Amino acid sequence: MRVSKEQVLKNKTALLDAASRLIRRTGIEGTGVAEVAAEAGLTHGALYAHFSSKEELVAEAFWHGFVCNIAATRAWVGDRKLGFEDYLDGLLSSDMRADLEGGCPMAALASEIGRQGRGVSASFAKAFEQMVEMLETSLERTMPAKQRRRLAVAAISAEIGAMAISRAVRKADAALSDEVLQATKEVLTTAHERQRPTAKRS
Amino acid sequence: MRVSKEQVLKNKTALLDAASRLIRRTGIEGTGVAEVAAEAGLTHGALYAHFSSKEELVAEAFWHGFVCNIAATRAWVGDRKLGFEDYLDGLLSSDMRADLEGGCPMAALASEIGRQGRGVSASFAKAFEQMVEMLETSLERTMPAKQRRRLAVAAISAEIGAMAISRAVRKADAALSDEVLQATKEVLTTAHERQRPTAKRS
DNA sequence: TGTACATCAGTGAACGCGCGTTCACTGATGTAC
DNA sequence: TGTACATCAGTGAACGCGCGTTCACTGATGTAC
Repeated sequence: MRVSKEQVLKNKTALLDAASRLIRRTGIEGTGVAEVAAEAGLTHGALYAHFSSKEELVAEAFWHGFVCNIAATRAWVGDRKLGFEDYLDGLLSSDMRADLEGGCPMAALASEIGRQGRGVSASFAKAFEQMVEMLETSLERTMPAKQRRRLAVAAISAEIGAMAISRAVRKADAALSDEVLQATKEVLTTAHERQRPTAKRS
Repeated sequence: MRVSKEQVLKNKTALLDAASRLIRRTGIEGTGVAEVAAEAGLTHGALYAHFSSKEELVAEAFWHGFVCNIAATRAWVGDRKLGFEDYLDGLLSSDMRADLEGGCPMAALASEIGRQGRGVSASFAKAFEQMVEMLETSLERTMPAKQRRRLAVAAISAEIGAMAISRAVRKADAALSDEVLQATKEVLTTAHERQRPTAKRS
């Protein structure tokens, strides 16, 4: 039966929330449309009133999950002035690793995105750029812009790789899983110190 | 009909080759057993004479692909004494990015492995350790062992992340795709220089 | 070396199953008067 | 404000399809004598 305009919006958001969480947990191909609809309290047929296909749902859900994630991060940061190392600590924490469903969609899906269409690729690129920009704000203004950009791009890339690997090896080798996060944090910190104007360049 | 022992081995190898390449190209869930068998010149039924299930095939194929990759890398290195930067250039090149099917299985599958069983996770951990050890040999002996290990772990993690991201954004933003590889290379080089004993630690 | 027979890798039809998608239908909502 | 009707989000059965897996059968290989 027909539902109120308000309810339509609520249902669409519920579908995007469910899809976003499920594809992070079980992957794009491992998530079915019926599962998504059920999680949102609807039947699978209703999904096609909001999205023309699974592909469209996935593209929108990926972006939705990313926006929610950024918003949550901004809320967590609040009014504090966080430094580069503070961001690294947050992004590379074991809490983040444990939260596959709610954590960074880029880390959860990185290697699957290359096989998707241009739309999903564009969402990923936009999400990546936003994360880079956020991290750049934590870098000292005394550092040349080019170096700030370079360090931020490399750090976000490294974070995504380290998180994916930390999760991949965890079932077999918990110590290695921790080591990957720790080593990445330390090496990025070293690179940061090296690029700070207080440290002389050779 | 029955085939010679020699042919049995050839067929099993062909199945592993096909599976290894296909899962890198289309993902674990995106690859069907019939497709793998056909690529190896067999019918799907024959596959079950070699592997008890798709899961077993995937675990063995992942390891097989990795071993082939390491062997190819060693052959490429040959007798040369390569430095850390030489390895980075090779691992983070656009040639590597283009060769999804034949390139590093860890970069192609990183975020999917966390959803697999303990067997695949163990294969991944072992493969990761081997790559780390290979990279460690390129680092100066004058650098403390602990720092060599840390840098190698972070560098392989970063490489895998950068390669996955470079592929993920490529369809939408080729320039960003290149930038990710370049920035990762440069920042890791900086971290390396910083940790060399010739550079004073603060 | 030659013969008889057991072995088993490979074939291809068939299985149940869950997938994404479609569609006739329902009935509360929103709208026109 | 009240009534009549068009709209359309949601339902659930049904669709074709490809999946992983099984199995009776085939026939060349390997082995026992």
